Amino acid sequence: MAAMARAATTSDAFNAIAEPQRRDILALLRAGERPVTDLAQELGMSQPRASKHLRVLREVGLVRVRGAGKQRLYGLDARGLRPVHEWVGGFERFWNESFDRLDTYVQDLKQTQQEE
Amino acid sequence: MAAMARAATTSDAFNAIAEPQRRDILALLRAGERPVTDLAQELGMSQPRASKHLRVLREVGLVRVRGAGKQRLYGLDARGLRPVHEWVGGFERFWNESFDRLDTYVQDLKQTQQEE
DNA sequence: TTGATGTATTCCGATATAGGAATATGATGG
DNA sequence: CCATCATATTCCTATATCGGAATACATCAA
Repeated sequence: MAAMARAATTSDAFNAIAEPQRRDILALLRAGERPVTDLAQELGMSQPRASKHLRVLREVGLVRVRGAGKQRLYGLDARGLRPVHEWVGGFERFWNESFDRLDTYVQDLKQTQQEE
Repeated sequence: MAAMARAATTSDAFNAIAEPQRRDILALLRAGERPVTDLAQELGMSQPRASKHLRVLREVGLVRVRGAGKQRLYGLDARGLRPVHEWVGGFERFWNESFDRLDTYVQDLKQTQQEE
C-alpha cells in the first residue's frame, strides 16, 4: 500500500454524494421507497448501473433495503447527511459576509496585477 | 472515451470536498489568508501535496490566491459551498422525521427476516 | 420443477486520481 | 546577475473507480 488512490466512494457520505447520479437517486427516494428498476428507468440509466450506485449508498448507510416479495424496496436514510450539512454549514457566515471581503479582495487583486 | 472513470475532482464542489484533507484546508482558511507552507505544516502534509490540493480547490472556485510579495496567500471563497449546503439541506426534514419511520421500518425488517 | 420477472454481481476497459520524489518556476534582496 | 526562499509542476506507481455487457442469483407463480 505504498501509493494510495482516491478515497473509496464507500468511505463516507461525502464521497458517496460526490457522484451526481447518486444524488439524483437520493432525491428521488425522498418521495418514498422504490425498487431499482423504477429508479433506473426514471433516471434513464441501466439497471445494473443503478444497482451499483445503490450498493454504494447502502454501504455508507444513506439507503436501506427491504425485501418486498419479488422486489427489493430501497428507502432513504438521511441521517448520514446530517454531518455533511453541519460541516458545510460551518461556512455559512463566510458566503454571506463575503461581499465586503471579496470587494476588498478584488481591489487588492487589481492593484497587485497593475504592479506586475 | 468509451468508458469513463469517476468524475474529476475539479468538476465541482461536491467532488472537491470529498477529500478530507481538502476539507481541513478549507476549515483552516476560515481563520484568514495563508500561504501554502503554513497550511502544509499545520496539517502535517508535504508542501507539494498541499499545493496540489489547493489547485483543485482553486479550480472549483472555493479558494482564491493573491500574490503578496514572495508569498502567495490563499483565501477562502465559500460561495461555492452554498449550493452544496442547499442540496443537503433538502434532506433535513428526513433525518429529523426519521425516528418514526425508522422504527416502523425496523419492525418491518424484523418481520421480514422472521419470515425468511 | 420450470418459467418468468426482478435484481445483483462479475469481467472488462479507460480513466482519474493521491502521494512521493525530484525538479521547475517565481519572486526578492543584494 | 546570483543566491535564496516560496511555491508549482512533472514523472511515476498503485489504486479505485464508472460504465457496458453478460451472467448469476433470487423469488414467485403455476
